Amino acid sequence: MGKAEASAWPAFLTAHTLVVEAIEARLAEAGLPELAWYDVLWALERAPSGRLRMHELAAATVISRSNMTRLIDRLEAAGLVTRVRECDDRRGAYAALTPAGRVMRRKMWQVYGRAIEEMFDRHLTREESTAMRAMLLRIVDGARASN
Amino acid sequence: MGKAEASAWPAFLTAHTLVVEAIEARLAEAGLPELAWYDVLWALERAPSGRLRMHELAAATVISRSNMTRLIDRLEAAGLVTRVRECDDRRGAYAALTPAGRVMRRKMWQVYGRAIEEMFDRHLTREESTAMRAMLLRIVDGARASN
DNA sequence: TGGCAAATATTGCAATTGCGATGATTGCAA
DNA sequence: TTGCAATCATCGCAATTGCAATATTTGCCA
Repeated sequence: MGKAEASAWPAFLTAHTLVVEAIEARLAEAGLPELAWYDVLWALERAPSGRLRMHELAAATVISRSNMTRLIDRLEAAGLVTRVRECDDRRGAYAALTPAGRVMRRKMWQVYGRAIEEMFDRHLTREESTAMRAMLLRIVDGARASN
Repeated sequence: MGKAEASAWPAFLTAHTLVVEAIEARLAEAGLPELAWYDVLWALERAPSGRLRMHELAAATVISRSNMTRLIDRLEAAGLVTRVRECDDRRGAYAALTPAGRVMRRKMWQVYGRAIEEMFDRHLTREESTAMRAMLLRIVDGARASN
């Protein structure tokens, strides 16, 4: 037997910090922007129209709305995204991917994808990967359900 | 069959954000400090002497040194920790737990521990928990090895 | 021994974040 | 229709972070 209690939580926290830091370091040393930019670019690229309302983007990326406003400010200043106010609901605004945004996303993925493989997936068998994904999705669903 | 590629990474990131945000929210609504404070208090409580050098604390908690300096500033201002400069190596300083710090750690655990159970462990069987922990520890070791 | 590189903790500064308003617009319901 | 609550995006401000110095002390080795 031994310890019945061995939560994965502490390891989860540590793994997150270490791997995210390592990924950010790789992006930085390649002269590329931070992870949050990738999330936005990727969310927009997945959107059929290549554009998303600010609050949709916030929901899709798990970033708060006020931070999304300012994140898009920076992405826009970098020419990776455009704000579009032509919109049925005149309160709202779209963020739309530019061609430069698509190029950047691809460049980031070259580094990011490799890093995920080398620092995360590399340590898991295919079955473990599948199992972990299933567990984490349950946790995500639970968290979303309890708001 | 099906998709050979189904990395757990995206779910990992999302689960981390959602669960950590939820835990922080619970701590805040209980009038308790943020998670980082718990990490420091807990690291100190585990230390046999109840005190640790700044850089040990930084390593134990995965917080950068400069941020640790200022985090301890705040903990000290709150009376949960004391800085001790009596030390063989006169460059260094200890952070030492105060009685109030022990009390606070215990109070935080009442909320934090429950939250971990309800938002994380609750969704895993004992076997899954063990398996996930093993996987994550491999990832942690890998990240530490590659510095 | 003397000098020099490494380590320790801290600080300054700019950038980012979190949280609570704010202004504008919409939808609903009386 | 009119009023009112809810929604959308943004902004202000204080707090936190990240990164690159800095000052001090130590250990090494020539």
